[in-house]
Amino acid sequence: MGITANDLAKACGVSRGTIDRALNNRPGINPETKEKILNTAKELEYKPDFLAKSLVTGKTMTIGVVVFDVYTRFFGRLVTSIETKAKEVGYFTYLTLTNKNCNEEKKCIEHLIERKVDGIILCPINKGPDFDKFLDSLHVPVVTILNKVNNDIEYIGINDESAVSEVVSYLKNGFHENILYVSAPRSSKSDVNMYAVERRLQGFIDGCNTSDIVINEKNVIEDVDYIKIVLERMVGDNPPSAIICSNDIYALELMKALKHKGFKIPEDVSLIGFDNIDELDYVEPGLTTISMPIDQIGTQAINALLNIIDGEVQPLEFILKHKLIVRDSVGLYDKRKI
Amino acid sequence: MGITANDLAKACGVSRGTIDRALNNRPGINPETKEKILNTAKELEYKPDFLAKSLVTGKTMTIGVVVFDVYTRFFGRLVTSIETKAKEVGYFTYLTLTNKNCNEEKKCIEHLIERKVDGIILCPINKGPDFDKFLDSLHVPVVTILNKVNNDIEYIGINDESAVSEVVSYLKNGFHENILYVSAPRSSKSDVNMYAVERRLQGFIDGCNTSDIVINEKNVIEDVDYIKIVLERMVGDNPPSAIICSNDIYALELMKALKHKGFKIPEDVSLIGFDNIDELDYVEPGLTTISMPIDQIGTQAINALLNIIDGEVQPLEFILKHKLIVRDSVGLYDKRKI
DNA sequence: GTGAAAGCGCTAACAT
DNA sequence: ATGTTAGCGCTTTCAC
Repeated sequence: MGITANDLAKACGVSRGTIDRALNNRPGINPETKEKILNTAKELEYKPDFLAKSLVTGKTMTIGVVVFDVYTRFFGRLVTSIETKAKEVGYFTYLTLTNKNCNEEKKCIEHLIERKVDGIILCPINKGPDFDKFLDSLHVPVVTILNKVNNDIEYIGINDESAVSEVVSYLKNGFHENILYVSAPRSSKSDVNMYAVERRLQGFIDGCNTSDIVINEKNVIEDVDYIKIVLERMVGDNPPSAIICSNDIYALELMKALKHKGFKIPEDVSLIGFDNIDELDYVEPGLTTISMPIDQIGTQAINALLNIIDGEVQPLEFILKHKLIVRDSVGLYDKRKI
Repeated sequence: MGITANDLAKACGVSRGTIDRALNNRPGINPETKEKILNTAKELEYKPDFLAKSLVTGKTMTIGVVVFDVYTRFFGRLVTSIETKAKEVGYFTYLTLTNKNCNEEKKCIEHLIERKVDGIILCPINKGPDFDKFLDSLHVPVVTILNKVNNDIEYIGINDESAVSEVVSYLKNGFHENILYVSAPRSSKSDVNMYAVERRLQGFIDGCNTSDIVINEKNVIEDVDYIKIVLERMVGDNPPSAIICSNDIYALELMKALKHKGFKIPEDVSLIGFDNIDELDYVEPGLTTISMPIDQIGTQAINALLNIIDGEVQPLEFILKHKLIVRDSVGLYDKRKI
């Protein structure tokens, strides 16, 4: 199909070794022959074969990315930042999608290993000792993001726990004391990695403790039917004055339902999300939420991987700053109402 | 690092050839030796090296994807559907992002060629004879999506033209005659592929003709400052009763600005977008728009590529069905107002 | 049914 | 400064 280095050698009347020196800026070559080779290479449209190169060097200059999907804008931005940064430092990106399926994830990783990627950036859905062993057996650097697998594998993310905890104290400062926390369900599949979801819930509990807010199991809703449950609570005794959702999509769905039922936000109830997804730009009232430094997470994941590949120091945990984005969905709780 | 087929051969006391027959279900092998080899392969955690395999077979079982970004949810969904379908048929996905930069795009394609991908799915930003020649010189099947490069390269998309044209007649049925069309600007960079944008604008013009709506250049706004211009028109003589935007983002931005200025949608003006992006789910009033079968586009792109690779028949143009999504942003034009 | 050997396109170590 | 050679891990052809 294409011209090989061998063909080039013949065309230039030199040996393959010389061709290699010319093409790869290696020392020990006459500048004239080098120029001649480079010219005929361009002329003949010589394209190097990375596969063959990789076979001998053992490096593919490719990093594998394993995420749930790129369907949501969140991962879209993440993958964009990873691809951009990777290209910047001369690496390629191999994208594989797990669709939050544990078996798929293992397959993705195995595929990447077969393709001899130099490293893997993983947003894991698996967890547990078997998975630890599996990752350990790869003999390829892995950096986990957003969900943590264990304390031995590099992890880059935010402090989900203190983020929610801060939200609670923010609400407390607005005199809210009856707060509902809506969490993505954890328990359904016990083998699934729910690190971030768990940390966020823990942050709620801790935040209530430090803010002297008394809670019980009724303050946490962890059910796919959360909308129905919340709406019931709103018309029951002692309705909540504020609701925190473990992610923005839940908050948006809830906002839609609440508005539909005639509740005003934030007058009747305050609402807070998590993630600061881009959809929020066009929603009214503006949803107060926590923003993740997505681009930084992508960039740092590449940095970490390169550090490990190059044998440089890399902290096991790299925690980036989150930020409370204040919009219009939280109000002061009016004590006189009581 | 890992076990090779050679190591396996030694461990089993057979030759490499036999190993190969066992591993790849090739005929001419004793079932017993085969089983023995398969077992020790598992035991030793043998992982085949795709790179080496590709070097000799000439096929990488990988398809390259070149899109603007995965930052927007539109491409996110597209890439998800491509990756899913590709994996289904045993292919890998190599994702490269152009950021709508013509030079980047060429680099992306060249990179993919160096990596010996078996085919490329391309949402092009380049166009013109030079690019035609460039693509032709690749000697690798290319399928273009959404933007067309030329009539010789496979293309998969929708009929943008008739989609907008149908919107016009839909508005005409609602008695709208003074319609504004807001287009993404075409002229700024003449080397940029604006196929879809151009087709949509043409659809507006054609639609007005068939619907007996008289238009002139004032009916088309093609300016980055479209918001300012539209708002001026709204308070000027003969304000439009309906506005069509060439994409949903423009429509959403416009909706935000109109609402902010106190205009009611659709009472004061009707608004229509294009693309049916997911952001629309949480916007009020619901935006009437055209939906693209994104998943089908991805799936068909893979199909087309495989057809070409396998030497099967593949139509040069594969047009999928669009759909008018009616929500709440279009009303009947009240003639009595006049 | 199995083994031996050549070669895919490249790099790297050793000669000259 | 240039040429030669031996692999990287695999498939494939041809012997036996």
